[in-house]
Formats: sequence, structure tokens, C-alpha cells
Amino acid sequence: MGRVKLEIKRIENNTNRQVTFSKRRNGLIKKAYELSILCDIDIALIMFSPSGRLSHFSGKRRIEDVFTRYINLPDQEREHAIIFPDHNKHPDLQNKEYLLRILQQLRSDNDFALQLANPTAVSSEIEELQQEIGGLQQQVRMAEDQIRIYEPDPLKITSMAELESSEKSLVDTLSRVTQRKEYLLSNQLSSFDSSGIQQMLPGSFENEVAGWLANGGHNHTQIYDASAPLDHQLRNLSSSLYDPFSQGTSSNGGADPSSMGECHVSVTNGSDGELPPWPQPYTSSGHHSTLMQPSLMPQYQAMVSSNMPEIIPHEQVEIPVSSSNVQAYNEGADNYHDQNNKVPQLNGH
Amino acid sequence: MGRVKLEIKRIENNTNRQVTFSKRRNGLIKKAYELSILCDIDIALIMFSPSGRLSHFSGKRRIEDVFTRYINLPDQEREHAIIFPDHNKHPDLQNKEYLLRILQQLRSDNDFALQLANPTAVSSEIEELQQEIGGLQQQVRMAEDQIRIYEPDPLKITSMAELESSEKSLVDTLSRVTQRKEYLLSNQLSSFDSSGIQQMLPGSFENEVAGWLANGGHNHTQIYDASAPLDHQLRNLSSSLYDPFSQGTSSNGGADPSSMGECHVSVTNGSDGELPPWPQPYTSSGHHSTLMQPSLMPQYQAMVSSNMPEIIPHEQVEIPVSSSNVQAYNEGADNYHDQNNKVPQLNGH
DNA sequence: AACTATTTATAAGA
DNA sequence: TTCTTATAAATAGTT
Repeated sequence: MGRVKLEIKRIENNTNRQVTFSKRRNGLIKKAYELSILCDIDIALIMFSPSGRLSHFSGKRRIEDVFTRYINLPDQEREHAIIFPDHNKHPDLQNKEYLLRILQQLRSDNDFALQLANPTAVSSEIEELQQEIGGLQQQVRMAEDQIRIYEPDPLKITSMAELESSEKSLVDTLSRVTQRKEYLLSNQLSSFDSSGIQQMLPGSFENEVAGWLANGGHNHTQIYDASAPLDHQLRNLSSSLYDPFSQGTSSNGGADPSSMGECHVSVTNGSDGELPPWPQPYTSSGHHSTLMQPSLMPQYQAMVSSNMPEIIPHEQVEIPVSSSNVQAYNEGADNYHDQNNKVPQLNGH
Repeated sequence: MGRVKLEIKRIENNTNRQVTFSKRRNGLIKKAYELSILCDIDIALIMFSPSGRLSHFSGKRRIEDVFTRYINLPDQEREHAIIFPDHNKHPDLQNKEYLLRILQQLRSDNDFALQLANPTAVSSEIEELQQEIGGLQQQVRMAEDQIRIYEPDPLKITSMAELESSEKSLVDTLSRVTQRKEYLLSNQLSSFDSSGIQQMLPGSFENEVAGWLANGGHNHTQIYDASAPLDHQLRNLSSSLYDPFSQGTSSNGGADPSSMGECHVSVTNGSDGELPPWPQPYTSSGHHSTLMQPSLMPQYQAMVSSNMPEIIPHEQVEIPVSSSNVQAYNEGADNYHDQNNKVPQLNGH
């Protein structure tokens, strides 16, 4: 969509990459928003800009809650998930252990916040440093975990199965490197870009789902059993994670402007009956300035100012048709099972 | 985009909602994929279909890793994130943390005064922490470099020397794994002792990174055991996080179909050299209808069949050419700061 | 930050 | 459903 068809490959020009990111991020978020409303689903989207800044979107539920839902999903359901691109390597590390650690990390954040509330807390600077250390340690651990797969330490690996898994990983990666090499070579020779064939993606993700299920499940079970005692922890964690939310929204009550803001959204678009979690600024710009965090303001103001004119005339405010825009996870009626798992085409058209 | 302009509100008709979900999910994922490649960013997308089924996408990193990155983000960065919708609820964490941070700031004056009163104690403690942070940052950098060698991203490596170095590393590691396997096999005959065996593997892997890796784990442990007099909490947390993990990493079924699948994919796309994680070229609409549907395999086959003609046969494993490993990751400092925070338009046009 | 020429995504219809 | 097609939308390159 543009003056020319853009090849899907890394944009090397920094400026260009950043500009494209901004544009496409907005497009993506808009799409995500529409999907969440149209289909009334939970959705979460996390992005890090080329410069490392975080952007994220989620529908009616907070992003953490969506991820918690993901984590709390019964194993089987998670396994049956439709996964793109399913780069399903790291058989050893996948699944629950990872999720467990993430949950614990979440809890630690929470604890930390609570601790801050505690007047007995020590020097704040020290606490900040300590938290940074915690984060770094986590990073190091993650990195080491990954490395372990690729460079198995003979002293540590005692299971033949694991060794073979490592071996497969290595062979796999090796083949990729080799192919990349040949690609570069061929490119050097025929110093022109063979257009048309842009992205040859493994495209095996669905295929890999099966593979993952085949052995991942097994693996998973073992892990799960092994960490049985921790599982309790996990459950406790989950609830402690989730509770605060349901609590939070209520206990928080009218105190939280933003949540009111969200309520207002329905008010804003009230006649519409929708609960657009985000578009509210379109209709009421004045109030928001006081409701939103300072750092977020510019963005909203920009939008408001530039778009208000267009927005007004639209059908955003209409008489609601009916009903329960609330829960609506009436599975029963929904007999579809996402048979339509067709993979999105890259070029298509 | 369609015959008519669709109002963005919940689609009440179940069938319709499901159909729309499927279509738009694919579109959204495609967009997310393109963004991740074009801008070379981390991205994670989680969706639950109207019937509750999970779909998710992530770029080169696994979704858990992206979320972990999100979690590990320093608070300040997370606060400055670009959030859609800014439902600024999160009373338990975000808001609270934000307020607490302000409180902290206020208290820091106090701390500063105290520090002046007792300069040596506090500042030395802080210095220690900062040193630890420096060390950890170093570790992270090294680990990331190492990971890159083992898991080269074809889209990023453009230097032949680097590729060959990578290849060499992989071959070396592979041989070590193989030898370890043989060793275990021969030992299994006699009583197998899993500990204390200091098998020296002949792996020619002798660059400094490898050396670091070899005992990196131990070093690491020592590092943060030793440097922990200050933070009990973090320490405890860390170990509780770590233990379960290292446990979990071991057992794994030997057969990993998925990695094989991925291998094949690479073969399929061999001539192209690219290893895009998922999509396959769209060569003819005719094929796809029959190739992508029912189970997981067809899609893969589709790709293979449509691309085979273009594939140039090549060896999967070559003798590595020696060369020194060059880093070549001069990711120019990204000076942009996402000034373009315009919110996506709802209506547009 | 805007502006179009184009490419894409998709709502309906078959 | 799945495929096709008329249209609405997104966006690449420009100004």
C-alpha cells in the first residue's frame, strides 16, 4: 500500500525504519483495536520501537490480564493454540518453566511496589539499584539458558535425550547458517536482487505445531511434574495476580480517573453502547487533559486536535442496538473452531 | 475495506463475528510480521478468538521472551511507554508505582541528607550495587553476543566472515555434543556416574567467548552470591527463580519433529537464503486453496511444492573455513525518540 | 506533518 | 464454509 510495493525486509535506513515503524505501529494498533471491538475479544500487543521504546495495546482488559489469561490457560489449550510463526526451538526451555518465571517476576514487581508503600523501606535509591540488578540477573539467566542449548556443557548434560535434542538444534541452526551463506554467495555472484521471490519463510509453523505437540507435550509433562511443588506457587501467584485486578477496579472505585475515563468512554459513546477503551478522546477532549498522565498527553492532544473535525460527523455516536457488550464469552453458541487457520499471505493480492 | 464501510462495534451475529475474526486475525498477524521484519523489532501479539481459542504471534523472539522484556523494563521506561488505550488502570502496579515513585523522589532528599551525614556507609553501598550492575550488564552483553553466534539471525548477518565463524562454532559444538553422546553411551555400559566426570572434549572451540561460557554459569553464581550482602530480598527471589528453572531444563524427548521441520523449510528456501520465520511466497492462488487447509502439513507442502523448482541443491554441512569472529553489529545509535506518537485514527478518511 | 498514487485488506456476495 | 470482487483503508515515497 504505497507508491511502490515494499519488499518485506529490514529497512536499513535508520530514519526510514523509524518512520515506517511509527506509521505501521499506528496502523497495527488501530487494527488491533477494531478487532477487539468487532469480535469482542481479548487481545494484547507489545512492541518495542527500533529505539527500544515500548508501545503496547490491549482491549478491554489490561495487558497483564491478557497475558495472565494466556498463562493460566490449560496446557492443552495452549498447545492447541494457533501460533505464528512458531519458531519452536528451545524444547528444553519452553512452556511452563518460562511462564512460571515470568509470573514470579510479575509478582516480584508487585511485591516491590507494595514494599515501596511500606514506610520502613530503606533508601529508595538502593532499592532502585537492587531492582535493576534483579532485572539484569533475570536477563543474564535468560541468556544463559539460551546459551546452554547451543553450547551444552558436558558436565551438566547427563540425559541422552537432552543431548539429542541439543544436537538437533545445532544441526538445525547450522543448516540455516549454511543456507544464509549460500544466499549471500549467490547474491554476490548475481549482484542483483532476484525480485519476485522476496520472503521465503519456513512457513512451517503449522507443521511445527504438530511437532511441538508431539514432543513438547511430553517434555512439558515432565517439567510440570518435576516442578510440582512449584505448581502450587504458580497457582497462588496466578490468583494473587488476578485478584488485584478484580479488586482493583472495584476498590479503586471512582478514585482512579482513568478507569472512570474508561467508563466514560461508554458514556462518551454511550448512546452507541460500545465501550471503546481508547477512542474516547475523540469525543471529549477537554476532560482528558486532566485525566491522563502528562507524558501521554501530547499524543492525545495531537490526535484530538488533528482529528476532532473528522470525528464529529461520524457514526461513533449512535443508538445502541442492544445488549450485552459485557461478557459475551458464550462459548456454547460459538461452535466454530477456527478451522479457518489459513496462513496470512505475505504478498498475496 | 470492503463493499461497505463497517462500523466498529461488536458484531452481534455469531457466525459473522467468527468469520470476521478469522479474516482480521490473519491480516493483523501479517501486519505484525511485516512490522517486525521491516523495523527489526520485538513484538508480541496475543488474541483469544470469540470462541476462546488462543492465537498468538511473535517475531524473532518467543512470546515469553518479549513479555519478559516488557516486565523487566525499568519502571520508568514502562511508565513512559506509549500505551493504547490509555486505560490507565492498574491500580495495583502502575498507578501505585507511579505515585510511590514520586514519594520516593521526595524521600530521596531525605536520604540524601542522611547520606551526607553518613557518607561512607551509604555511598559505598550504592557503589557496590552500581558495580554489580556494571558487571551484570557486561554479562548480558557477552551472553547476547554469544547467543548471536549460536542462533544467528539470517536477516541480520551480512558479513560472510561472521557467518563462517558462526558456522565453525556450530560445527565445533556439534562435535562436542556428539562426543559427549558417545561418552555417555560407553559409560552407560558400566555404572553411570553423572557427576564429577571431567570429560575433556576436544572441541576446538577456543575463542574467549567460549571460555567464558564454559564456566560462565559458575562465575555468574559466584558473582551474585558474593555480591549479595546488600540485598537479601532480591537474592532470595533470584534463587527461587533460578532453581526451578534449571531443574526444568533437563529432560526432553529426543525426537523433535519441529526442528526437523524447520530444517526442511530452510532447505526449501535454500536458494533464497532467507529464513523468514513464517510466510511463504505467494506463487499461485490455485495452489494455496488446496495446500493450506486441513491439517498442518499441507501448508508446508504447499510451500515446498511451489518453491522447489527454485531451489538450488546444496550441502547442509560444510567444512567450516576458519576466520575470526567479527562482531559487526554497529546498530547505529537510534536517536529517534518516537516523537511521532500520533494515535491511530478510528475513522480515518 | 500533510499529501496522493498505489498497494492491501476485506465485507459481501457467489 | 471458501473464493471472488467491489470498495474501503493503509501506507511508501513525496512535498
